[in-house]
Amino acid sequence: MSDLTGRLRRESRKITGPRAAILEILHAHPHPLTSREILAALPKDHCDLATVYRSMHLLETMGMVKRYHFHDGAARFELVGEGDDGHHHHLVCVNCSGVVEIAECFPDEIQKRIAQKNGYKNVTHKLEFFGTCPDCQR
Amino acid sequence: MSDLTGRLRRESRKITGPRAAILEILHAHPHPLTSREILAALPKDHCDLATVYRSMHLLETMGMVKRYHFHDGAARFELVGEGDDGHHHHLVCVNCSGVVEIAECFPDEIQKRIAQKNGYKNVTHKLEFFGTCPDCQR
DNA sequence: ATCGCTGCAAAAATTTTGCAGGTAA
DNA sequence: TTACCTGCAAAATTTTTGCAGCGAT
Repeated sequence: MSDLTGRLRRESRKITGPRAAILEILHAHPHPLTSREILAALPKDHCDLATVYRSMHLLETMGMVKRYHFHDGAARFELVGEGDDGHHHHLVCVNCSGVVEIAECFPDEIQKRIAQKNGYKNVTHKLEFFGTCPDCQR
Repeated sequence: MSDLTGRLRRESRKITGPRAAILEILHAHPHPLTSREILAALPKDHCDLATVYRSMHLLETMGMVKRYHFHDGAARFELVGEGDDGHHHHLVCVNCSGVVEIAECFPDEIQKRIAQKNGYKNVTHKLEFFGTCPDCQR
């Protein structure tokens, strides 16, 4: 946690009550959360929803969180470890929305080929898997 | 186009003016479009935005369109050819939002391994590439 | 003649913004 | 002290829904 607040301080941003609480929630949940879920997880709703949105923008700009879009429209945010680029993928249950983090990634040589063939630079990808989890199969 | 209206008829849905127009727009545009873009492309705004949304829901349920989420939050829709499952991916320019359709796909053997390792069934994936297109590189 | 579809308007849900006051550094 | 932050309220977006009337089959 202290490295998180350190990253804020380094950019001369302030460690306020709401911000520390939001970072704790994100740290405690290893899965992407919507702004509303973050608000709900906050102790006694002690922060405005607008503040959650503003915090997510700041943290995203600083590279401290990543934004994901699963099958519904809502944006979800997940903490990025320091020194990590945060690039990984998820396996999401279409029934209960349970999430498993996935180690596998799209093969780099194929991505390079795609970039080259189309003349695109700085190519990245977003990849998410969907299916029915063990608990939802009966 | 006639196969499209045929698919509607087979499910005893009606071929109305707005629906035919929407299908023509989707047919004319080989890229995913937002509901608002579809409305804008419609001749003399001759259909309500709510109707576009309702049509997209119907067509999605029937498997005639696929829904995509690129880097912004907006949902985009693309026509699925008959007999085709519509599964493919895109390479999107982060600057001008230009889109190229991609033939490559995530390797099936890796996906099978992911499904098996986690006990998930009916696993699919969503995969999109992002980068800077040739025109936007200077 | 049905039943489905449409426009319009209102509502719901998500995200952004303005402003005046409060607080970390 | 001085930026930066926050809550509150209002607005902007995107999407959904109710309802009465219209229209395809």
